[in-house]
Amino acid sequence: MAEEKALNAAQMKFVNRRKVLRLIRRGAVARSELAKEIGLTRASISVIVADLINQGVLVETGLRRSAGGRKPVLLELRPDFACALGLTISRVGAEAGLIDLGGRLLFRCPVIISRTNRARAVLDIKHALRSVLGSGALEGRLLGLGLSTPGPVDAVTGTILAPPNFDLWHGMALCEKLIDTVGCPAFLENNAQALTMAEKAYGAGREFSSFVLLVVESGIGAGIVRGDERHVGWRSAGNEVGHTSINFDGPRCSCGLRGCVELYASVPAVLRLAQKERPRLTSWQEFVDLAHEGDPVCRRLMDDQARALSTVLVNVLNVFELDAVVLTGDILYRGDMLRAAIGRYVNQTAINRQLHHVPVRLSTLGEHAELMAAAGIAIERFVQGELEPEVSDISHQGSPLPGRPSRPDSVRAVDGSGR
Amino acid sequence: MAEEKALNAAQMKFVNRRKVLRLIRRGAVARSELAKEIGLTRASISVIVADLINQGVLVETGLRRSAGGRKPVLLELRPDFACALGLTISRVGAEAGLIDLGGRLLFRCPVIISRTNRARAVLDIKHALRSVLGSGALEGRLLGLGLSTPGPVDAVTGTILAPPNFDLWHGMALCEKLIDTVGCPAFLENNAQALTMAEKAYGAGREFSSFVLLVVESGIGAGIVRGDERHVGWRSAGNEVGHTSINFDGPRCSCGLRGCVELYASVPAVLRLAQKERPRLTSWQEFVDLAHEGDPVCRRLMDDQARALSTVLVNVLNVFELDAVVLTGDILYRGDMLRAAIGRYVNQTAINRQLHHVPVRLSTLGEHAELMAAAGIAIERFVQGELEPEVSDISHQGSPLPGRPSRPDSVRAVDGSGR
DNA sequence: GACAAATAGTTCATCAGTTTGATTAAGCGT
DNA sequence: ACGCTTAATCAAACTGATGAACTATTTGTC
Repeated sequence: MAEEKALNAAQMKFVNRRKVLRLIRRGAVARSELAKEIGLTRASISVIVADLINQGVLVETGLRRSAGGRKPVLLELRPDFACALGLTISRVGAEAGLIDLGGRLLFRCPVIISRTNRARAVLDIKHALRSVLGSGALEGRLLGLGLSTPGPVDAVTGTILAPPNFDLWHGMALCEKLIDTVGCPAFLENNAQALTMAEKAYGAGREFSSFVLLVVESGIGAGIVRGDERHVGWRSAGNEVGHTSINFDGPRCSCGLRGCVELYASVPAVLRLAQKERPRLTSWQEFVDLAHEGDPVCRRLMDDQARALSTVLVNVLNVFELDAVVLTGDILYRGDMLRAAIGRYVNQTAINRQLHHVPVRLSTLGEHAELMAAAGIAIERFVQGELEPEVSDISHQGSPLPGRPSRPDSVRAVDGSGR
Repeated sequence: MAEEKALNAAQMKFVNRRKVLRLIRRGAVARSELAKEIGLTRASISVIVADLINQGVLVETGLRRSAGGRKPVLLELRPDFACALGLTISRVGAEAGLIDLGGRLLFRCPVIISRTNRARAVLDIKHALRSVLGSGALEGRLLGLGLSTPGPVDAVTGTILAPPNFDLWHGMALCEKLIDTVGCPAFLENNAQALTMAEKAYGAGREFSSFVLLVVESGIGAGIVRGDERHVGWRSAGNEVGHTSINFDGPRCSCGLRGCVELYASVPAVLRLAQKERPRLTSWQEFVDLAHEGDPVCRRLMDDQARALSTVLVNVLNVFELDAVVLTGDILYRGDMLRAAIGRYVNQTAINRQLHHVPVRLSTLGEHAELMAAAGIAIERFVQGELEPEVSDISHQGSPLPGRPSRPDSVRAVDGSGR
């Protein structure tokens, strides 16, 4: 059980390099600021940064105003250094696209996938991916393909497990199937997890170093960021927060528990309750609109939903202590009412009051959140240093040494630092 | 903001040294095994180990059988290298004592503490601690004083916050008050957290690299170990699992939530329910005895309790994914019945079934668990490298060097069993 | 406008800790 | 006794961070 890996000089560099990359991704920073924040000397930072600039990952983008003294040189990721493919599959459709290193959407297209034939569905996906690759939108290196699907997945093997109402895909080793098509590494994560990291990198989670994201739609998913790091559940799958019980005497859930939140607060659950009293209702939008118009039944039901969700959130906050809550999913539609209610409930418990006020925010990723999140998986891997930072858009150069990718010494010789 | 600390050579050594120490604490190991497990070369391990042996922390205690080749030399912590003071305060009493580096109890005494006068109570504690120090049971260095109390504490500042029914101590900066008396660093943690680490080091948690400990007594506390590391909640306080809601429509709890587990499954809660139908009952022991005799009411109530506790456990397991559950607290009395029930419920949910069977165990620390856990806090700090490994100024000045006269068996029997 | 004070970034010798590879030590099986 | 294997150690090489000196640039002051 070798906990984490041990440390040697190489890992040391790796870790420090990653720290630099992650900090810079949060926004333009100068070397001296990096040094202060990370705790290395300016000298060391200079070396690391020089390396990254040589690789083309970073650029100097300007100067910061100074209060007496040389102006700091701002460093940023070079958006066109690389891009990442993304594909998100939901129960109602799919979308493919491309984002650059800065998280900007370069290209997107809806994908129509067979709902009945597995082999066919995979072909549909391959076709879509190829058309994205052929779109000419590619910039720089292709870092990888990020896949997001609902429900539990095994992120380690890239396999979809058994999300309810997603039978066509059960047990499919999706990554494996697509690697040849795209010619780059592929990563699968459940959509809640992917959204969490996207929110952290580009959205409402940017300003918090810890938060929990709640995805409320036909199910309820969640992701947790703590100390600027993701909290990983089983096999890097999402945290099955949707199956947190909030009523141990409640109705049986398919998962074996009783009274899971999903039974009370998912969109279909609430809608079903509403339809008992307002039989004309057909959609979540209508429900929300009615609540805004002051309909007492819808208002009450939304408040109940907020209470149920808050219960789960407080349970999570009790165990972790996080700075914020971010909400996303179908509930974003005129979501401020629900948001406010959850904010009230969450901040009502003594334990949270003792801590601090926990802000509750709505996602700010916008319309293509799921797609950005999917592609973002690959970007995330790169920033975390899990992707080899070097070379090889020219695939298959017959390197007989499968070990560490060797560094291009030619590049090093340029600045004369070779000793 | 600065996530963890950055790395340089010193930190590298620190981290690796800690890894070595922690592994050795789990049981006798040889250098080569350490190298393999930790991922350093044998050479590096040799250097680190030589250092630790010089400091007197480690000893070579024997040889392991080999399958052809030189026999590995087993290394162990030297129990008499140091010891730690412990003081545990509960709502019903207090106890002070001393354990050595191996976790063995060297000395203990009950402490009678004023229940009405804060200043007086502190004096009582100081007196007790002095008497432990004067007992002559001390061996080697005094690493520190570990304090454990119920409920939420601020482990960073060493302050007791506001545990219910513990008013005398609210807001007391206990560590601060005792440092002068004991002349060594003092650490405060809530008892659930302390018990968790003790269980990990010496008890039922030894064989798991991740587990959740549930302390069920007048309240419900918990602690989580993951990847052989503690999971820390707020300000290093415990995780307020007792105030996990398992019924969002349940009765209001003092914490502001509704339907906290404590209201259903703590010892007084269950007892209260039982007394409604069995008015003669006065104690938990009687309740358990009745259940064992087959009393249907007590059986049902115990099953309900198991269900409530399992709900919380499953919620935790969903978010973390842990290898095991350990139970402790008042429920240890003939605890196997409750244990078995919890084991059934926990392993009944689909999500857990997909993962693996989650064993549910009872604490194996024995009668003086709380005291060992308290003192263990200081041992833990030492093993984690948070205590300077240098010589302290305390009485036992002299050689931290090898070859102390007070070591009876320089090399123990051949073929240390180990694992 | 010159100069001092301050801050940013670079250079290079040095240092600490790990690796590499050779060497010694010790045990098993035939 | 021999060959093979594994354990631990030693010395040299290597790596990446440090520290102090140095350059570059900007603000503020007289």
